[in-house]
Amino acid sequence: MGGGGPHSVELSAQSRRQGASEVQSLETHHGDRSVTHRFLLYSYHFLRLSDWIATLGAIYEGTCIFDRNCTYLDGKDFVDFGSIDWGRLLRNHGISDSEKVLIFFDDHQSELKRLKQALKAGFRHIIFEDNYDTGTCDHYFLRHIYDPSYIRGIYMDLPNTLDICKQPKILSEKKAKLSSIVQDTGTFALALSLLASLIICFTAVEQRRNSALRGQPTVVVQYNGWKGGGLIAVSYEARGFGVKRRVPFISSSMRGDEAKRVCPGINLVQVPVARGKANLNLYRSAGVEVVAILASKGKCERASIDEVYLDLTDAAKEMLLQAPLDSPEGIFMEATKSNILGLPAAMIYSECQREGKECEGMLCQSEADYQDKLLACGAIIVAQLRVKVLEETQFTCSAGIAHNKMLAKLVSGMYKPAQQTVVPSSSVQDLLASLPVKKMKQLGGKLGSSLQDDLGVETIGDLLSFTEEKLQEQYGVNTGVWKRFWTDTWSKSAMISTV
DNA sequence: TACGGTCACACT
DNA sequence: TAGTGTGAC
Repeated sequence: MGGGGPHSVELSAQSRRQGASEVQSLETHHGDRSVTHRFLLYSYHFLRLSDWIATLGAIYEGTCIFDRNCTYLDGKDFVDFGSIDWGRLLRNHGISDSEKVLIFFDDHQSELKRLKQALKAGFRHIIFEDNYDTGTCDHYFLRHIYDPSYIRGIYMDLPNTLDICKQPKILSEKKAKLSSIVQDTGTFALALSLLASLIICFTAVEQRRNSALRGQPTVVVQYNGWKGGGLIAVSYEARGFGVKRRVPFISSSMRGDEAKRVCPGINLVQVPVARGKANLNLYRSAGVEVVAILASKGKCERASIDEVYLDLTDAAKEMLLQAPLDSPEGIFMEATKSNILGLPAAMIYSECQREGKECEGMLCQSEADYQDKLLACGAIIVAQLRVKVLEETQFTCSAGIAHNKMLAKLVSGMYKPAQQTVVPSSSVQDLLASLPVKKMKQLGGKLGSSLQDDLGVETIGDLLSFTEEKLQEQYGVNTGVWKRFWTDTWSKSAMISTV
């Protein structure tokens, strides 16, 4: 199964229904017009795609005709864009000239990868859409972190960050705080950290143990006796059918029986039991296998049963010394698939089109911020490690690559499965400014809710309007939480333990 | 019978 | 110290 965006698979069942109703209404709307075009749909984002179709219809009034004759590659019929036999599919739709097809990507995948695949298939008209506000979670190519014109000086930009402040009365305090934080995060090179996160390791472990489960929708359950047992892990294949541990608006999690109803072909695997309790040692030792591989490149810190931080500072510096990254040959292919937070995707395609260059040629430039060159090296090393992990353990993993653990952790799951995401220094401000407080580690629970309810804080940007002293005044001097929030996570999150 | 068990950490 | 609350997975 190919990769989808973090939301796409979860939304599949619901979005298909809603997409269908959108399609229906569009057909009705345009029903009295002659059909002149055909849309070939490749998407598991029907919600967004239908929005787009509706928008196109509005923009190109009278020329956008929606055709019932669609091929949906979704759910159990999912085929990744790059694996589709487009020639045959186009012919099935009576389309002979792929250059007259408009491709619309809204799938959270690497534009570089998609661009290559689309060009190879003969497509020449491509739109890349993103799913986030500009300047927050758009991703751009590896090449841009080598290009000084894309490296916005994080210190020079500092005054602009005041725009995100909603409490002007403490601007100066905020500026001082933000300054220290940004400088800490932006200059923290000694411990270039990254976090690699094993994805749904429980099901992956079971799928490795039992080859019949590979590629099949699989869940790990416990307490099989009541309603099929509680789900403790869901494979990506199963998520494609709408199986999920948490059911929105219902406090209890989905159980085995419900999973079977949603996905009749699903495999339920009982978690190992020892002395009447779930025994997770099997999954712990799987993590140990991965850590053993990662440890070849730097110090490891186990963060949980399926997460580990890896300090790649020394390895990245060594790589930079040996290979100055001034030619594309050294770029490891997997690394070129990195999702890099930063510029809007649209700029990339237009530039690529204008320059007519080979994609690989865009990956390297000699002038770049040293810190981000280190990050780029980190991205390459991580990509190599992920490939090695896959080869040696059969596990896929996602990773975040950033200048500290907090940022690495934050983005490690932003694109998955089996993807990695890089946070250039220039993207830190925008990322944090718009980040909902509850997404921040330690603020996911009651404290985060209090911040929202008591102080009206919605984003980390809002939170930065308050000084540490102010927050202590409101919530007590206690607390390890603030100490960690303002120090450990924000700045020098060096490795605190090793495995 | 009902169903999130478990671990880490900070505070009391 | 043991117990409790919180947060994360």
